[in-house]
Amino acid sequence: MNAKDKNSQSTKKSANNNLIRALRPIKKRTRDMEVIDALIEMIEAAGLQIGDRLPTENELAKKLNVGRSTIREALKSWQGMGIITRNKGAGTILAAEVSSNSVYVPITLKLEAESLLRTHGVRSVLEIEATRLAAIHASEKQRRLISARLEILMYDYELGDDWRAADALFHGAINEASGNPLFGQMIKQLHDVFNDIYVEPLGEARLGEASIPLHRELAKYVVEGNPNEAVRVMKEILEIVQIEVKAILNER
Amino acid sequence: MNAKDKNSQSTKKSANNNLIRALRPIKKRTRDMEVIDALIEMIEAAGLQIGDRLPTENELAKKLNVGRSTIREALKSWQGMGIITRNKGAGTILAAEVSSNSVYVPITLKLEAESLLRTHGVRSVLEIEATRLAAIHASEKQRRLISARLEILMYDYELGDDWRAADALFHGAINEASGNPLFGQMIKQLHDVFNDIYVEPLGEARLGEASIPLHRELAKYVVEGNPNEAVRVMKEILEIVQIEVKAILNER
DNA sequence: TGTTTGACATTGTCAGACAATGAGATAATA
DNA sequence: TATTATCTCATTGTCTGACAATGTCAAACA
Repeated sequence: MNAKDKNSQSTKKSANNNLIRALRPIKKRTRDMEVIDALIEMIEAAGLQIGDRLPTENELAKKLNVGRSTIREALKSWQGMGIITRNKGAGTILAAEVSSNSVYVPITLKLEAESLLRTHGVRSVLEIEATRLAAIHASEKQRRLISARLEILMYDYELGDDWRAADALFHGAINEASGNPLFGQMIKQLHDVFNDIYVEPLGEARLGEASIPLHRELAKYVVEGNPNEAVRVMKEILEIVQIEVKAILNER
Repeated sequence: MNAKDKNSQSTKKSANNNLIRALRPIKKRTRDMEVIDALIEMIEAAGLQIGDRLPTENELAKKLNVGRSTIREALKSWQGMGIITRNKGAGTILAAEVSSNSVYVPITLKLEAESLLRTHGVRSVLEIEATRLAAIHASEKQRRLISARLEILMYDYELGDDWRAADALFHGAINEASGNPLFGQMIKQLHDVFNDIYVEPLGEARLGEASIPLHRELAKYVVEGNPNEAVRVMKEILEIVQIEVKAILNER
């Protein structure tokens, strides 16, 4: 192939690309997609909130004039996306905010050997950034919430109680104060994954206990609005957890 | 309540917590969860890859001794998670890697102007860290791959072709070189979301075109093993994209 | 050799039945 | 009265069988 050929070919390819680019993928509409759309519309119209109950399968089937199995399949896919939870005998409960401009993104992670350290690595990055943003952007109200949650955490900790729930709430408050809810969502999911992997084989997990006293300092800097110091302390906390994980991995 | 009462109560609570903590949540096993487990086992045993076809619903139902609707519901939830795609008349195709240590993380985004910046914000953090790690840890082979991918990208760019695929491959090589596959996975997913949100309302998206020339510099520093400079350039690139997004949002 | 057609396999939808379970009402008991 | 046991009923879970809709592939055809 000489230079001229190559050139003409690529301009042709380029023109073709411009045509192709103007096309949108055609949406294939199956029955249960329409059901989903109808459900979204219904939920918006009725103003259903998280925790509210949806109509029963039979009601929906009758109202939308489709078979019950179609409704079930649509709901099943929502369940797979974590939008609803269903309980035999009880009903179907809304578990996430639904609106016509919501997008549900299933993210698939593969956890291999060393997965604990890897999830922790990714989570660290997100949590450090969230901390930085929180120290900069937190509103007055959010700062007060962080302080309050810190007190609960320290109370549980000093009493020797299980402080993990309080810890989750404390960090949740910080992540929320970052102003970007995605950080909180992803960190929470990674945290859950981390705990699933960790707790399953080892039973109890009070990982990072040694880092709890540092939390007072962390809260202080976030509330003061000192991002650099807040990040420094957060890194220390994460470092402690990482060292503990490594120690446990070596043990085995 | 006096101090003594409080104390006795909390020690009791504490002892109770120790008992409670020994308990694990009982896994509620429904029929289709077992189907899912069986499917995972089957896929692992058969070594099915992405793009391979799964057995038909009838075969599965017969083999696992459950009704076809049960199989369908299990598959439906997998479909909701993006693990399989199903085509009427054609069959069911594996669309994501499946193994017993895969984790599925559903994330909910609101499709607003803000969400574009939010996904970009989270992605930036991950991509910067991945770049830093890549500059430190990349193997000789990975450095060569990064260089090669850069050349393809620049070739497409200078020719005026659609460089987006090449861009994705280039960044993919960097993320892979980070040594933590989770970074690559999450970045790719966020990238897809970003594009989905972005492309839908606006049609064509050649976001970040102005940043392509910088990629040569980025590759240079990563290959040289200079993390600080690599991060600096990566931040510049991400900044350019962010500014473009903001400009477009303001336009409307 | 390339194209059209049609049989077939596969997923999509429906209807009806019964099982399993949770919640709330009701009755029994201290 | 307060608590506990029991019952009923609504709701989701599963199964069966049927037909519709559609992609695949091979055979027939030009």
